[in-house]
Amino acid sequence: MSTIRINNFKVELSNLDKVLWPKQGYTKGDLINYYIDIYPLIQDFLAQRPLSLKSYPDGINGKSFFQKNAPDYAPHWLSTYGIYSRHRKEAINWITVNKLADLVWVANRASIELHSWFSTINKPDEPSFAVFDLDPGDRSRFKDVIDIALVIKKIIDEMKLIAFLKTSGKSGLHIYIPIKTGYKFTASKIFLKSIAEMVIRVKPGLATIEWRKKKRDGKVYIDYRQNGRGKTLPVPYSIRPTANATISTPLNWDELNPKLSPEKFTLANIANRLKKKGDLWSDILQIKQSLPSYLL
DNA sequence: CTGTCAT
DNA sequence: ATGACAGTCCGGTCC
DNA sequence: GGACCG
Ligand SMILES: [Mn+2]
Ligand SMILES: [Mn+2]
Repeated sequence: MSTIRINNFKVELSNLDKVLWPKQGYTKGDLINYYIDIYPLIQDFLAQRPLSLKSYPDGINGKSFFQKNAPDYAPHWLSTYGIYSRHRKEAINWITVNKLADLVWVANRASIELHSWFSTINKPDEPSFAVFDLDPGDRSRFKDVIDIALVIKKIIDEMKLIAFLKTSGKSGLHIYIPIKTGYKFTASKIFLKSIAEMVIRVKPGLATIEWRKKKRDGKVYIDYRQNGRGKTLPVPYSIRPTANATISTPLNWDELNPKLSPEKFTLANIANRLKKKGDLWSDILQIKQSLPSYLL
């Protein structure tokens, strides 16, 4: 056990040498260092947004669990926010990351994945973006996901909206359309569903919005249902529990060519990529777009 | 933070 | 008595 | 209540 001081908050670090990614030999210490380094880039996707962390105390091949509620033994300075849960019939004390010490405490729990709300605690029903989560079914290839993403991009372009792209870190893609506050999740969901239906009209053999897995036929699931209070996706630059420690990596749209493979974006090369390309998502939360009223 | 184990 | 080390643990929505 | 999502 070692104690470090971050802006006067004492954070206890444990098991820093425990290997979490056996193939690469990356340890919990490496995980914590990565999140410290990347904090400036993910800050705005964490601050004031309730967090679901996914923890892998025994590494990526061991048991994992989601955690939302701050445990009693968390340090008093940890940022939390109580929101009444209908499910639990009492408030959940949501963990949030509002400062670096919060993030380091979170990372020390072997929290490989960081998932945050699309909305903030002040306006929990008003998302900052409308999000497509493209999930390939078992009969889809990554090039099908790319195909669908490009159709979505074309529609979004013609609506004169700006959309941001990232890998999920596994086998899918995420498309974020930043919007001005004031729209409820119900509105963004209708907007996204309308576009998804247009895409399916263009690519009926490739994409689906069926909720029942059995009915999806192995196609690419255009998941717009993730747009809701309390629902999450991994934040950009979240590391993932894959053999090579892939990272949910922001991409330029012109990188979507058939040769692209998402498993190439990893902890080993993220620093180099950032040096070359910069942070492609740095502006996203400054962009406040209106949704086309004719779709709502 | 709390509990256990080794010194 | 002191310190190293380990444990860590789901809710919301759609149908 | 169960499926499905992260
Ligand atoms: Mn996905
Ligand atoms: Mn999904």
